[in-house]
Amino acid sequence: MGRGKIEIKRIENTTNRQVTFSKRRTGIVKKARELTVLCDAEVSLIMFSSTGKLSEFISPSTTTKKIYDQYQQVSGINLWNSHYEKMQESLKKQKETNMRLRREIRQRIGESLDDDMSFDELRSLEQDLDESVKLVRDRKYHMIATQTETYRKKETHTHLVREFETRGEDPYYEGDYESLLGMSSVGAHLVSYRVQPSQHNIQNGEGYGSHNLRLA
Amino acid sequence: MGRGKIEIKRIENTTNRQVTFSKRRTGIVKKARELTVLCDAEVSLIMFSSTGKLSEFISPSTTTKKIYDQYQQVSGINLWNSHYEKMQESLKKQKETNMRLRREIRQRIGESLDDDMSFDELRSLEQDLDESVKLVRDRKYHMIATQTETYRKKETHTHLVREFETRGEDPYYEGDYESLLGMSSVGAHLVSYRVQPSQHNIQNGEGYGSHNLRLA
DNA sequence: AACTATTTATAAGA
DNA sequence: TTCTTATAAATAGTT
Repeated sequence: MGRGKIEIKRIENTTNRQVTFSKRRTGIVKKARELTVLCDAEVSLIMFSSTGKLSEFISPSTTTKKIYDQYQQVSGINLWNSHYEKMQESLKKQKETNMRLRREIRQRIGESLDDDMSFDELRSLEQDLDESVKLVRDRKYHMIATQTETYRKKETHTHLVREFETRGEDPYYEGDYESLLGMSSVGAHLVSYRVQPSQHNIQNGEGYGSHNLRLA
Repeated sequence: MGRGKIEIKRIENTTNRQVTFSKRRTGIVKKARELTVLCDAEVSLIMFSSTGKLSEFISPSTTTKKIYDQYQQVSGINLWNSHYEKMQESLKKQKETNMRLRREIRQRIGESLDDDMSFDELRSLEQDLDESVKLVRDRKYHMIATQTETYRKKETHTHLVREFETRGEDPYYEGDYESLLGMSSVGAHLVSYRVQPSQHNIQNGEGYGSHNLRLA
């Protein structure tokens, strides 16, 4: 198809190779477009030259993405599975973990105790909570103590102490908080008002590299 | 290129159209392969006939997926973003929620109280926990009561009661559990041994239609 | 699926 | 790159 017949093998001369690429690229794109128009077909043609230059033809009636979606569906080859499946799996795990965490919180709040909690689990949870209250209480007193030492003369301290006295908290604390604050024993029980519970937001090709596939 | 020249427009005769598709498909695939070999290029050619039949050619030196990855990279067009981004966003949200839940549990356990918890938050948490202990305790007694009524003569009941008596729990319960069980007041304080703190599974899941693009 | 007259693509050269 | 043109290759219509 030219002044002389050529063998189909790599053109070693770089310049010649590039010129041939350019000429033949034009030719194949023309063929792709003709195929699209004449035969009402959808064609995606993507070419990278040896220098990395990208050229493409896509039938006007479709998009590269659509062609790929169809390709995957018809061929059964899932190009993105590795990525996709890993993400999906990861997402699933996170959701499961979240459900477990939510359930634990619900139980720690005192909800959903009816469902699937054994007597032993209940008892264990109760002890856990008792221990936790103590820790929180200790921390609270520690905070008061620290505030007292550091800011003995500041408003903040006065405010905290006043708030503390007003509420008359602390039925169970056994530490040396009294000595620190110099308060008399309060003894009153927990005022039973409760703030809002925490928010739990919670090709026909006869060659190498080509094949055909037919729809079922 | 044939017995007569034809206009490039859709071939209306179905049989003729399919025959032409078949002939030209062979031709274009041959062109694609020649381009690959002669010019050391990478080519992906995907065709769907009007009847949905898929044909493809892919340069032997590459794969369809590789071509697409290159295509996306060079063109900047991200074929999967819509899918992908949504998943990534969703995953991020789940992880954030996860962290919030874990933090809440840590606080409810009495850990991480030092970090960013104000006095008011501590006090509120303490009240929350006090309330929760009561709920859990109530539930425990309710379970004992129910077990007692329903299985008064069964081993289970005996077992539970024995366990209960042995441990001498229940310093604060104010319900009518005594009348139900007919037990004398125990009064002893909480035995301060603690089972392994609950397992908080911490796991980090964790021409028209054609164009050219040149690498920068 | 084969044949073949004719059109089309393109190799080499400018 | 683009144009020219001799020639190879593709293919439309026919069998």
